[in-house]
Amino acid sequence: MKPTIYDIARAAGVSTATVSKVMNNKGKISEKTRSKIKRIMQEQRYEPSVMASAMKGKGTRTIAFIIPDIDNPIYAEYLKRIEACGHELGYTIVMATTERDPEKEERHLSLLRSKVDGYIIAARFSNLGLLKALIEDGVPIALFSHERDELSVDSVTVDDYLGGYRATEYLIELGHARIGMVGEDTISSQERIRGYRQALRDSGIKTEESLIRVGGHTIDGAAEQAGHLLERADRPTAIFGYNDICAVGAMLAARARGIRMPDELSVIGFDDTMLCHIVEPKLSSVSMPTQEMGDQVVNLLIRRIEDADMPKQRLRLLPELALRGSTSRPGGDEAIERSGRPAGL
Amino acid sequence: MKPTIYDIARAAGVSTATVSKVMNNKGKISEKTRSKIKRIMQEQRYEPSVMASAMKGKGTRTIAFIIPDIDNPIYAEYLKRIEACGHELGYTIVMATTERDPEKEERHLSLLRSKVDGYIIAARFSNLGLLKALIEDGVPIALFSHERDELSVDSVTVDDYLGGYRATEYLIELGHARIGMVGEDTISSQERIRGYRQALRDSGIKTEESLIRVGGHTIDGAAEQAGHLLERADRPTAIFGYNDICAVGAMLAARARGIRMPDELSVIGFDDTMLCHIVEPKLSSVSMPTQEMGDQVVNLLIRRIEDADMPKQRLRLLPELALRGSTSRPGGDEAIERSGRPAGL
DNA sequence: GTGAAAGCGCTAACAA
DNA sequence: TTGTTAGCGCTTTCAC
Repeated sequence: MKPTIYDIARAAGVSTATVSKVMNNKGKISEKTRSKIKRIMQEQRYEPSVMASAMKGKGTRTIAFIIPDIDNPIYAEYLKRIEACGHELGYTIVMATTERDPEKEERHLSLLRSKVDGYIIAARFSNLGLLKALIEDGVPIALFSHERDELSVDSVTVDDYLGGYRATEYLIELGHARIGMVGEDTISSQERIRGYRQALRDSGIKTEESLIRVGGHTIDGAAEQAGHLLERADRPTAIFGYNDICAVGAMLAARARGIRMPDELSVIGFDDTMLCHIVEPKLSSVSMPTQEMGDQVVNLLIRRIEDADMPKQRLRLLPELALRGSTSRPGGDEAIERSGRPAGL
Repeated sequence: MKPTIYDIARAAGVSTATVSKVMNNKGKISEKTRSKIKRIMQEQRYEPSVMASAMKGKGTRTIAFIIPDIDNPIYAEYLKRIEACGHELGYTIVMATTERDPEKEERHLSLLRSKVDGYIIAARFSNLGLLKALIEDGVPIALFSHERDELSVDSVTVDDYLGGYRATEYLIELGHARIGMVGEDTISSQERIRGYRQALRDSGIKTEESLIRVGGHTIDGAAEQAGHLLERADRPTAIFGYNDICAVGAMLAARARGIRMPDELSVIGFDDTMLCHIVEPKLSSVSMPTQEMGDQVVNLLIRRIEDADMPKQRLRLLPELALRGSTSRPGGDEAIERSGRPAGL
């Protein structure tokens, strides 16, 4: 059997209180007893029961990370960072996917309610009421990679608007005027599209609504939407994908139609995931500080767990362009290739 | 505050024992009290504390899923399945990555020890002793996607040997005789290489050890290893990658050297992940029943949790070839393209 | 059918 | 510096 605090106490000839104090570095314990107890804990390979201490109000030292799905590699990347950072601080991470299904949102939340100390929520909840109720109950929550203007809640995001703006602006600088957009029906997509619109406007280009296609959240779905754009007689010379999935979908659509990239079509994505490196040509993308975001949200949530009264905050990190071979001037571009524009800029 | 069983009992004018019985559908309770209690639980949005019932020996209804890293999309895919299946059965999944670091293996195991009812382990443990100790302690464990011949433990895997054999055999059938292999230093890689060797032997082709390169577990690492193969004057006409990561690495290496695929080089991977669909040409791969594997391992582990005495078992599922554009006869192949060989075969 | 009471492993006053 | 004790929220005999 797994030893309990009683076994340790008995073996050491002390009370459980003393053992508890040693474990938690609390109170005053003589060096002699302390080391003796520690030794015995080692010997018996004692591990305190998180359950029991959780019941005493110490929390479960577990955080839930809720995402829409894990098919998009960006979520795997986030998960990786959040897990690493959480573990470092002694927290376990449990992941749950909503698959954009309101029932799952609810089931996960309630299933996890007594198992976790707080939630990091990266999935847009269709049922806003659920979120509101939790917040009112004082459950620690941090929104991640998307905000909710109407909610008083901590959040860590990348500035989607700015990312959309800069990606579009860059395409315009290259000389593109007909720029398509393939998006999704999410909050951050709307923001990126807003940035796209503004960049066009600022350059005096009229936004053509039919160049904005909103589809599913799969590569195939994006390919289909991009296909509509590429079938047009006045097809765009560049496409901005809401994320790398959308952008890769656009690339597949172009490839299927024998449209060469970047000469005949420039494509830029968002998220700067591994996908960028394996497609041909390599995909330019808007890059965000994934690691920083993950670390920040974990720290923020843990602080919130420990201090419910801490002032709420929204942290918005700024994205950068990561330029690669999928973007060039319309009609092709050797100049930029030769000038060796740094990839990280 | 969150209501407890006492609040419900008081509101219903019964004892906590009665409430408990209603929750667990135990004992004999009159329909009247039962429905009354249920109604009150609804009203108060009562949710039993997993912690408290876990302390009474009912388990935490949580399963740990341990993987080496999440950079390889196959693990995200597994996680997805395991999460879905686990949730269906009322279990929460916590994920932890070892990053092949013995210290992390140990830390995760002990950090999770009192939080979970059992472990699904997909990461090769460098510290076999840890695993052995857990098994001896009777902790429910299921190995996943790799086996340990020397351990008496449940496992669910794909038949790596067969997969390696069939991939190689297929390349041979296409007419390749110089077939390189890019592997990793893992148990399943060794098995796949063993299959590769046997297939060559069975066709009377002498295995050339220098055609087998074992590198890291990243795309870049694989590209480097493949590079060594491709730099040779007598470079192979086909490369079998231990997994899709390795295969994609090989493709990048080929592309960087201007080697055309599949005409000048055929490449086949293993795992049949999303990567296969976004590279150009699309990557042939060895496909495994991911969903089935995930479902099986979850069910197996849960049965083990509920019945420690259930006979141990190894379940090995068989892989299939998923053929796409990255493989052809040496020198190019229109015949097969035209014959429209089914992709799933 | 229902309830009283003990106890799971731990922590935090409060005593000693 | 160390121990006693009273729970945390739940389940489970065993009485009634």
